[in-house]
Amino acid sequence: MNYTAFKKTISNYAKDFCNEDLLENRKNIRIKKEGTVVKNLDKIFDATLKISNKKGFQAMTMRDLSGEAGLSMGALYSYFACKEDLLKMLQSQRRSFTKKILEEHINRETGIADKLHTAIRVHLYLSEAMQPWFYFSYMETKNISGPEQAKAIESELYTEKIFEQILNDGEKSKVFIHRNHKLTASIIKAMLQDWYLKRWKYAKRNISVEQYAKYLISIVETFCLSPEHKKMYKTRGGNGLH
Amino acid sequence: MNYTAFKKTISNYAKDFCNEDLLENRKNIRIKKEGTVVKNLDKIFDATLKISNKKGFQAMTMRDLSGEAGLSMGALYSYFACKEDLLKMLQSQRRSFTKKILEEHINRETGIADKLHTAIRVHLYLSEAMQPWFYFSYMETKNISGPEQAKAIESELYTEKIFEQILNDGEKSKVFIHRNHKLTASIIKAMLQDWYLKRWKYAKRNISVEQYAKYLISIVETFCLSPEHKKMYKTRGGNGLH
DNA sequence: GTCTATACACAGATAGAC
DNA sequence: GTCTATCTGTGTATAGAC
Repeated sequence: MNYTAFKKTISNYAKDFCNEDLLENRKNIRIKKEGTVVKNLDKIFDATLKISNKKGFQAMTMRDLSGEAGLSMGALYSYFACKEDLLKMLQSQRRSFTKKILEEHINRETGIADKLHTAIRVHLYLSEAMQPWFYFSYMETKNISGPEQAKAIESELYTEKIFEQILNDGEKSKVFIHRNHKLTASIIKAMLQDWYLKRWKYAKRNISVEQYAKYLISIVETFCLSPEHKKMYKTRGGNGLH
Repeated sequence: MNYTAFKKTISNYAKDFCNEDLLENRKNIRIKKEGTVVKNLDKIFDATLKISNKKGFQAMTMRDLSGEAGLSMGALYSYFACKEDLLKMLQSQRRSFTKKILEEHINRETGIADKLHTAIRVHLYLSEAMQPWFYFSYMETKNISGPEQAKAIESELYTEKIFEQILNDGEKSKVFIHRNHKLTASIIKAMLQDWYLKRWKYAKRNISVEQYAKYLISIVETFCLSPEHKKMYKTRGGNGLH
């Protein structure tokens, strides 16, 4: 699947998801009309990401946010009780959306090498489609109070576990050779993160998500694939070397 | 060279360097006695890193810093004019130190594969020895005003250039195969950064810098080394696979 | 050189009119 | 539902005694 197709499928998905997620946080919101809530929360979240990614969440003032979102300070405070709650809502919404998409795509695959490809590709595509949030989440959740930080760490380890699992399964079925899979998984994660953390750099060099995905997959396969499977891919021209 | 040996050499080096660097920033400091300046700036910098890495530089108040450094607010302000200047001083001191050490070690090597090893190893060792600063620098310099941000980006691209250059030279002398070296270099950088950004994770798993270095080198060599050189290393047992 | 006490600006948050 | 006006706490930075 290429990136354009991927983006189309998730933007349809996003609408349903948004309403569903709202019901959970509804208790904290004073506004009655659902349409208004969805529309304005969206503006608020976008503005938050835009400003925070420039100068940090802590440095963003409510006046900044008010200006960027096009709502008065008073209006803002009818959507959340305090600045910290704004962050919690934003995080919980995006986090569960991300998790859902990722799992669905991986579970759809059956072959072990395909699972690896898809995990890498979908993670990159997701972080491309939601780059501001991925960046924000990485940079900001570290400085946050106890329970929120725990969730950030859990989320970091969760994706890693997925890769570790795939690599372990692959070794059993002789698709991958023996390596330190835990370490490999964490390095894959680091390479995935670089895509959204250094977006400016790759943009300047005209590297597309597809190219980056292909390159990562080739690195990982060169390192992990068993010799027999390397040959198979080569004859199929499938592992995207160069 | 192992990490313990490395650390010993740089801690000797650091003393001379500190005095040398102070002369540049001396004009902004009201204190006369050099010994006092060195001693207190050290306390201030350490405290800054400690607090900032917990809750962010922006969120660190001067009262926090005063408490942690063991100096009153009044005393602090005789070492710098404002909070932003504190950050500039810290950055300039550590940045030039890092650069010097890195270059010296790489230039000492002559073989192209050795240059690659050393570049990876020394970068990791440096970021291990100065982990709080590397972490801080990554997380904080993005949110800073114009000229400081430019320096951060320059610094990011500088290390990358080193790796790109080594890979290019290596291809010419047939040590490395043809790849997208610019992209490989930026991925190496990402893997190096993961070491100091996720220090907690590797510590919990009892992965040492040496192990991590060995693993990175094996990934890069598996991907880049020409088939003939791979064999050479294997018979020498030198590329640390597994 | 280092301290305490204080000025002053600006942040987050609310009240109440429309 | 959204606005303007305002309260109150806290942050940076300085003045001046010791």
